[in-house]
Amino acid sequence: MVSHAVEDYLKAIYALAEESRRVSTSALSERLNIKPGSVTGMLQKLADPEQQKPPLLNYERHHGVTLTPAGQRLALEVIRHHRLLELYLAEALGYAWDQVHGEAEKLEHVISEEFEDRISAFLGDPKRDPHGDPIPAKDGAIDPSCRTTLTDMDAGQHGRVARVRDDDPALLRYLREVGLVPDAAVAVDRRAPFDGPLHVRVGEAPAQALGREVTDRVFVDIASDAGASG
Amino acid sequence: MVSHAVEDYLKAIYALAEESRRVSTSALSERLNIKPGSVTGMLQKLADPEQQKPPLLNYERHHGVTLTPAGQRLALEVIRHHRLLELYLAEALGYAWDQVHGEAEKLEHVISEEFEDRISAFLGDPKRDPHGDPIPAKDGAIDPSCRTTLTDMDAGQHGRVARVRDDDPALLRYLREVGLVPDAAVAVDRRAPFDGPLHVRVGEAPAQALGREVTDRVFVDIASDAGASG
DNA sequence: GCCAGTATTTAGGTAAGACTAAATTATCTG
DNA sequence: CAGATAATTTAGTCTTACCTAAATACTGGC
Repeated sequence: MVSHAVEDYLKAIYALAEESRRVSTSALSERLNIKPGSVTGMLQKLADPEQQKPPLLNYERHHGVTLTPAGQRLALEVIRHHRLLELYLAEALGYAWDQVHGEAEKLEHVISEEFEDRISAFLGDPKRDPHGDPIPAKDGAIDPSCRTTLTDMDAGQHGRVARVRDDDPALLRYLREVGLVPDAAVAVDRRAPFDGPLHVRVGEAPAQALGREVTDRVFVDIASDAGASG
Repeated sequence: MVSHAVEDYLKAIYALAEESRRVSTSALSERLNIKPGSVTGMLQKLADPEQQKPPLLNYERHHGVTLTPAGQRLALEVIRHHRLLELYLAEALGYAWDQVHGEAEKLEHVISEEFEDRISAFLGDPKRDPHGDPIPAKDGAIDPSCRTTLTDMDAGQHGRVARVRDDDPALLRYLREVGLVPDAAVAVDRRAPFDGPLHVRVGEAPAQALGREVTDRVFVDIASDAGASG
């Protein structure tokens, strides 16, 4: 039985590993809001076979960490809790989609297997949470997360929103306003020069100019042909 | 913002104060499964105006503790969480009534006001949990808990189950089996001598002999007339 | 291949909240 | 009211998980 703190480390390591090839002490420090020295201590502890049976991390000084199979299993369990909870709060209790993340962050550490199974059954064993992130199955199987962002799209391309970053309530409220929710159709009209805003049509609405803060946080499946949206 | 540990102390003190006039260190130690020396340390801390602003307890060495108004307010908040959760788990997620207590013990410390309000609204702002315990209102108002047990009843008396102890799953399963759930009609046929079992009719069923372990844990509203049960 | 700058680790410290064992204070019995 | 017994408190430790500051190890530019 691992502590809440350890669960947060594992979850953060899993998330960072998805985003970049190396998971560094400083990246973890920044994401968890914990000072680098404290992070080092925890990483050493979780990788030490004397203290953790089995160890949850592979750790090489100065070269970052990876999850062991045991660590990955635990990380996916917590992520499953988190994403099921997000969807449950939205579907069963009417939470707004910018509110579910914070509540799920607390609940994910305390719910039982019983609770997990019951809300999963209630929701019909769903595959995605309200932000489009895939929900791992009980055995740890998980669909790959989409990595392409709106920023990566070229003028003329279209596609569908796959998922959006879930950790900033203000951004989520804005995304809802402009219609950038999972499965929404998007098409890029043009890309302003010098890394300027992207002109994007969402669904049937007229094009909108979106800054990089936004387009970096919206992941899309790009359609293979280059036709018009709709 | 008080810790989970403090919330557990306040809840236990509230419960013990309802059951007996004095709340002793050893009673708390037993209920919380924490050694007496540790309990003393926590009580001193929670009663110390230097460390707690405002203090949550009145504490006199060797003479037990009482809750201050601030302590009582916090205790009732946690109890409201607990009892709303118990009912929600039973009603919305189909939990058996012997399972809800354990899950609620964990969730009660982490849910937000938002969550509390939403499940309360979902349930229609209920007044009692699945075991018959009263649910405090948001402002702390709470119906008095019934104190009379089946053990207190004399042969010939009848009444209705008001509430039952909620902390022993095995007992709860047994109570459900024999029909001793809140609002069930009960009538005492006879009382065996030497503190022997009580012969009780539940609803329309034939009389059953119940030992003290059971009758002490079932609270009843005794009907004022001495007629037959309905 | 050296040096500056950054990333990382080490070392020492704090706060909560628990424990054990020893000392002390209440309470009960005769 | 004295001695026995039970309840309570004190004192000193431990663990977890965080912190700060200082020391050290990597990395990129020349």
